[in-house]
Amino acid sequence: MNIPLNQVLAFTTVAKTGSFAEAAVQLHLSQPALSISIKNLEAALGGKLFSRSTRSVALTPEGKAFFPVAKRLLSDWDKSLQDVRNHFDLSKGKLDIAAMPTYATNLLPDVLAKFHTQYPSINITVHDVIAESVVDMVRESRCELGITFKPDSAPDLNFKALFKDRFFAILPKEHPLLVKPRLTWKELTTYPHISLQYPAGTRTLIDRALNDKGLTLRPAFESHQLVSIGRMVSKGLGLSVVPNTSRAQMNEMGLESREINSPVITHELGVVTRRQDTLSVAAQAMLETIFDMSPK
Amino acid sequence: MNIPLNQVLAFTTVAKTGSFAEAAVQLHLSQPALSISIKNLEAALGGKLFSRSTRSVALTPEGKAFFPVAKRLLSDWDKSLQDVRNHFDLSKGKLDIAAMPTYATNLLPDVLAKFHTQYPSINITVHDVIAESVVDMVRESRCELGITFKPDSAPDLNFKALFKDRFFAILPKEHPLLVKPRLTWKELTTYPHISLQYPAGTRTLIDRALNDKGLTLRPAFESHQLVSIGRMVSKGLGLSVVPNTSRAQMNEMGLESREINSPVITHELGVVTRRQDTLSVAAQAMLETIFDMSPK
DNA sequence: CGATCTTACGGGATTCGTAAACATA
DNA sequence: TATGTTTACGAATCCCGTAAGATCG
Repeated sequence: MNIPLNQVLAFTTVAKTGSFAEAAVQLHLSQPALSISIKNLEAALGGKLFSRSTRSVALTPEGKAFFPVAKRLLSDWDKSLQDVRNHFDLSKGKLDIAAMPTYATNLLPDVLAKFHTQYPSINITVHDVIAESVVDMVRESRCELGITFKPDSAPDLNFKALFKDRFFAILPKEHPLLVKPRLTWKELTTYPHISLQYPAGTRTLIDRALNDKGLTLRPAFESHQLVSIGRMVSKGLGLSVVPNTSRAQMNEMGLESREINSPVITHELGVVTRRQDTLSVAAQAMLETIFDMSPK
Repeated sequence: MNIPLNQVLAFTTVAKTGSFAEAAVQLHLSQPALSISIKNLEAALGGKLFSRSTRSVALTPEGKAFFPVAKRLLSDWDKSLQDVRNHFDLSKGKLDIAAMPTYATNLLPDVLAKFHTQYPSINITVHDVIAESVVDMVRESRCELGITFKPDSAPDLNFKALFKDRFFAILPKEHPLLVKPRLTWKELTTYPHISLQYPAGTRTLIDRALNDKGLTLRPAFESHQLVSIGRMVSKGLGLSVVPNTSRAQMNEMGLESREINSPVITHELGVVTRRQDTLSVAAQAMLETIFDMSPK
């Protein structure tokens, strides 16, 4: 009752070649084996597919009707299974990553470059969103990997720590505070401050940490973009505080930077995944690349 | 390298049930057999389709992507093969028949009725065309069966004789010739004649036969339709000559009929098929029905 | 009589089922 | 510990290849 693939393949090959002998060669099969294969197929289908008279092989009307269908079935079959193989060997695929802006801007590009060299056919979509949204997107399965800092409580999520990022002050050239090699938060609060706008994760983090110490930053300017803040600082509008991750970027913009103590505010960056779901091989490979290229 | 059907079926069943045990029951298979089946499939594809932890079975992202594809592949497979079976057991199909008007009008309806009772799902298209066109249509593979009279020479065609049809005169009531039980062609030529228009096969046949005897019919009226000729005769416009096959029809129209001798003109009706092509099972069944219901 | 498909039979590989081992909740 | 999956191994089945047979041009 059940018809195996090779019988249908035998059929199409005989139909294409018009000869059992030739088809047997193409199939790397002996002629008798092919013969019984066709015989069994015809028995299972309930009628003759070929009208054969020792000297010539021709398709019956039913065989002629089945021929294109059979070719399509086999082609679909091969194509679909090859597609799965391609996904497993990373010669094809799609991957969605969410990353908080600091990481997406400063570290992710190199990661993507290395990954793309290794797996050039994986299509990657980066969702550059604020930290909270990263968590949401992973939770809603809109992406497999999310790079952000450790979520407070998320039993449905898995967090793999990457590195600790600490905050640095950035200041325009010839700022009075530059005479000091290290700064304190208290010192910073005495100067005009430029900060990230809510609901950015880092802004929340800093405010909360300072609040614990009885300190408050009163921003003179706010912006969503770290780049804009950098430009504002370089124009002397004030100073700001940014993650170490973006320090190189700030240096390139001609800004001076200083460590900040009391307290040392850090946040732990890592990769968030859904706890119950297994990762696709593409996501696993990306995870590996991310960790390989992580600082420290 | 080659992936058998049952492995994909195993996959979809496990994916549907979410359990190896349950799937094994549905597949009428032992649990271990199913286990290695999946194992082999995963090996052939190059990666895991399920993430299983003895207690729970879940699809991996690749498995999740493959699931609908696999279902479609299997469904297409079954559907296509069932379709072939349906054509073989005559529970589905299409058949084109060409028949010359005399046969199509008078004998074919009963044949179709019987055939349809036996095989109600076979879609039949009747091409009611003149004899020469019947031959052409069969030759051009526009239909498998053609019912007409024996073609003169057609090495590419096969002719299976059905019965001999002879011609009768039809006359209006109270025609002078009705006093005679039998008529001769010579007698007929003395009265106004209504004949089929060229290129009807029967017209050609009669003209040719009479011409051999030195006789000529000079039609006063001509028509393409036997019915029209019958009506013309009944209105007294003249007499005509029709095949025996349509005699019943003519009697119903209130016409008188007489045999004609010297010469007795007959034509042999039969079924024309392409010599090289094998017939579809539907055509074979129809052929059988046609012969079963043939006169004599 | 020659080319080609079909039948017959022995050997090998695949797949199955039973039993035991293994792994989580 | 109990449930459910995996491994191990003997057995049956299916499929293949060689050799002989049948058939049509």
